[in-house]
Amino acid sequence: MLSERRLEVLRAIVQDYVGTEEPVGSKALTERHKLGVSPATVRNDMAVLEEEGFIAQPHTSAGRIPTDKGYRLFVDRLAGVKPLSTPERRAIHNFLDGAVDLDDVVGRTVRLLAQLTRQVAVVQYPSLTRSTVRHVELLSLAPARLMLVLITDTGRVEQRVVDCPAPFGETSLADLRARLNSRVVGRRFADVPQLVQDLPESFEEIEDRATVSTVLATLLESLVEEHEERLMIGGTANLTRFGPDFPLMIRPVLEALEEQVVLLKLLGEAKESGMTVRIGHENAHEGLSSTSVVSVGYGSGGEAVAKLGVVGPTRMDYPGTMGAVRAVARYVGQILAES
Amino acid sequence: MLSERRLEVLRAIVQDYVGTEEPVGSKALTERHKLGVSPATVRNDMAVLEEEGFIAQPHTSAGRIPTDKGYRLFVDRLAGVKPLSTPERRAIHNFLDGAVDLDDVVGRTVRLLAQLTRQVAVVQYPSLTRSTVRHVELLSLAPARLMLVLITDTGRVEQRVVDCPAPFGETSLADLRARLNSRVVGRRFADVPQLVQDLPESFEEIEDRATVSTVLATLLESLVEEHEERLMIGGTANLTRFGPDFPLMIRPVLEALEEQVVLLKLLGEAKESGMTVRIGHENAHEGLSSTSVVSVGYGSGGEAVAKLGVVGPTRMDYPGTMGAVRAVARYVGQILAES
DNA sequence: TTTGGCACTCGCCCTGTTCGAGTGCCAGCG
DNA sequence: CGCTGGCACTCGAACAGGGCGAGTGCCAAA
Repeated sequence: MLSERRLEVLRAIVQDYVGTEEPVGSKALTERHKLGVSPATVRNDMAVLEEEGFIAQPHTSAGRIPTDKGYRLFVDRLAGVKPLSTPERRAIHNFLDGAVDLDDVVGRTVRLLAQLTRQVAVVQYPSLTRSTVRHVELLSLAPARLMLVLITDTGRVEQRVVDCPAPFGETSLADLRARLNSRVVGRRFADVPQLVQDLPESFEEIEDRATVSTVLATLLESLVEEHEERLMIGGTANLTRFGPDFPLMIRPVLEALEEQVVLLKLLGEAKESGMTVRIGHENAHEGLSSTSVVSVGYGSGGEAVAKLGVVGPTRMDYPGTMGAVRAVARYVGQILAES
Repeated sequence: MLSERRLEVLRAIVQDYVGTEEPVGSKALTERHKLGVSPATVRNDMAVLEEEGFIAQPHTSAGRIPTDKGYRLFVDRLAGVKPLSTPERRAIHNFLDGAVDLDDVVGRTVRLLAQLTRQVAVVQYPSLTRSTVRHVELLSLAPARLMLVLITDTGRVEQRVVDCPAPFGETSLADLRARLNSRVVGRRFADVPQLVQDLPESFEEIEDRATVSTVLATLLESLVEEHEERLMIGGTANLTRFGPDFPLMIRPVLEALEEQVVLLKLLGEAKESGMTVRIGHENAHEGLSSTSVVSVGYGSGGEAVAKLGVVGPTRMDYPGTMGAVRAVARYVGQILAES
C-alpha cells in the first residue's frame, strides 16, 4: 500500500523527469516541490517506490527515473487531462477550417497534432466498413473494362478497375448502376456485399450480366480488404526530440512507423471509446517498447469511425498530450459531421 | 589539368570511402588498387587533387575524403551506371506486378526503391497537367451540391465537392456531364480549363447554368493547383545509415522530407529527360546540403509524366543507385502504359 | 617524374584522478 | 513509529596525460 505522500513523491518525480530529462534525486525533489518533508524521508519513500517497481535508477549514485509501471500509475491515478489554452484551441480551428476534402482534413490533422504535441502524429482515415455509402458510380473505360467509384458519407472516395469477361453495353451499365445505387445508397458499408449478392439473379439476360455482377461483388469485397484501413503519419522530425539516446531508438521506431500494418494493429488494440494510453512495453511491437502511444477514436456522430493519436517517448507530458489529442479528435469529428 | 592517373586516384578514393566510410590514406590505396605506383607518388597526386578542391582531409594526419566537387567529377566522368543483376531485375518485376491501382503502384515503387538502394525513396504521382482526361463524372450529393470526379489515363482519380448557387436538376446535370465529357475526354489536362471556358454560353437557360458552369471551371483550376503534384516517400529508416554522424544530420533531412513543397521543388529542378544527380550543396535546400539526390523522369510513353528518385548521403554508391533508379523508373513506366 | 626514407603531426584510445551528486544506514528526536 | 540530520560510501562524468600509429610533407637520389 502506498501512502498519499509516496504517490505525491512519484508524481513529483514524473513531472521533474519529464521536464528535465535527467534522473531526479531526493534533494532536488524537496527543493522544487513543497513536500513538507526532508530529503532523507524522500529517500526512504523512494526506496519503497523502487522496491515496488515504480521507479528505477540507471546506475548507483544516480537519481531515479520512472519505470513503465510508474508512468502507468501516474496516468491512471495521479494525472488528469490538461485542457488546452484558448490560443491553442483557436489554432486548431484556424488550422482545420478550410480543408477542401478528406485528404486535406487528414493531412492538416496530422500536421496539427504533430505541431501541438511535438511528437509523431498518426491519423487513420475513416473506416470504410463503418461508413455509409453515399454514391456508387460505374464507368466504362473500355468495352470490357469498368471502373467502380465509391463515395462514402465521410468523404472517402475509392476506386477500382475491373476487367469483365465480356463486353458490357452502355444501357446495361446504366441499368446496373441504377440498381446498385438504389440498393446500397444510405446503407452501412459492411452490409454492402450481402446486399449485392442476389443482384445478378434479378438480371434477365443470363450469362454476361450474371458474371459481371459477381465480379462486382468480389470487387467490393477486395476493395474493403485492401483499402479498409488507411492512415497518414507526420512529425517524424520530432523523433530527434526523444532524448539524448535517440540515435539508438530512432531506427526501430522509424521502421515500425513505416509498416502501416503495425500502426493499424496498434490503433486497433486501443479501446473503442475513450482515450487509450499504452506505455512502453505495453506496446506489443518490439520497436516501440520505449515509446508511448496516446490514441482516441473520432467520428462525426456519437460513435467512432476511426482513430488518431501520437507516438512519443515514454517520458512525455501525458496530461498535455492527452488534452491535445482529445481536443483535436473532437474538432475533426465536427468537421466531418459538417461536410 | 588532371592526368589520367590522378583521375584514377580520385576514383579509387571515392570507391574506398564509399565502401569503408573512413578517410582513405595513400598506403591503403596502393594496397587495394593496382595503381602501379608507390604511396609516395599517390601522395603527390593527392596533394594536387586537394589543391584543386576535389578531396579534403577532415584533420591533419587523417586520410582524404572526396568533396562535393570530387563526387561531381566522379559522377560526370569516372563512373557509369551500373546495370542491375538479374535477381534484382526479377525482384522489381515480382514486386511491381500485381499492383491494383495507382496508389498501389506508387506505394510499391517507393518500398521497392527504398529496399533496392537502402536509401530514402521519393516517388511523384503522375502530373495532372501532363496526363489526358479519361473521364469526368458529375454527381449530385445534395440539391445544390455537386461532386466532380476526374479520371486520367495514368490512373489518377481526383475529386472535389462544389456548392452551387442554386439547385441543379438531374436532367441538366446529365446534360452538363455529357457536354463536359465530349469536350475534354482524350484531351491533355492542361488544356481543360480553356476548353471549358465557353461552355456556359452554350447553355440556354441563362442564369443558373451559367453560374454553375463557371463554378466548374474555377473548380477545375483549383483542383489542378492544389492537387497537381503529389508524392509519396518511404525508407526513412535508412536515414540511420547515413554514417556515424547521422544524429546531427537526420533532423534537417526529416524536416525537409516532411515539406512536400521542398521535395517537389527538388524534383522540379531536375532535368526533364535523363537522370539528374544533385550532390551536397548543389541542392538549394539547406537541410539537404549533405545529401545527394538522384532522380529521373518516368512515363508511359516517350515523355515523362512525373519523377522519382532517392535521397541519400553524399557518400553513396552512385553507379549502383543510378542503375536502380533508372531500372525502376523504366519498369514503372511500362506498368503505367499497360493499365 | 618517380621513389624510398624520414621526421613530424595530430587524433584516437587507454589510464589514472578528481569531483560531486546521490545513496543507504544509523542514531537521536518528537 | 515515523521523521530527521549526519556521515561514509559509491560510482559515473569530466578532465588530463601519454603512448600509439596512420598518414602526411619534404627531400635527395634514381
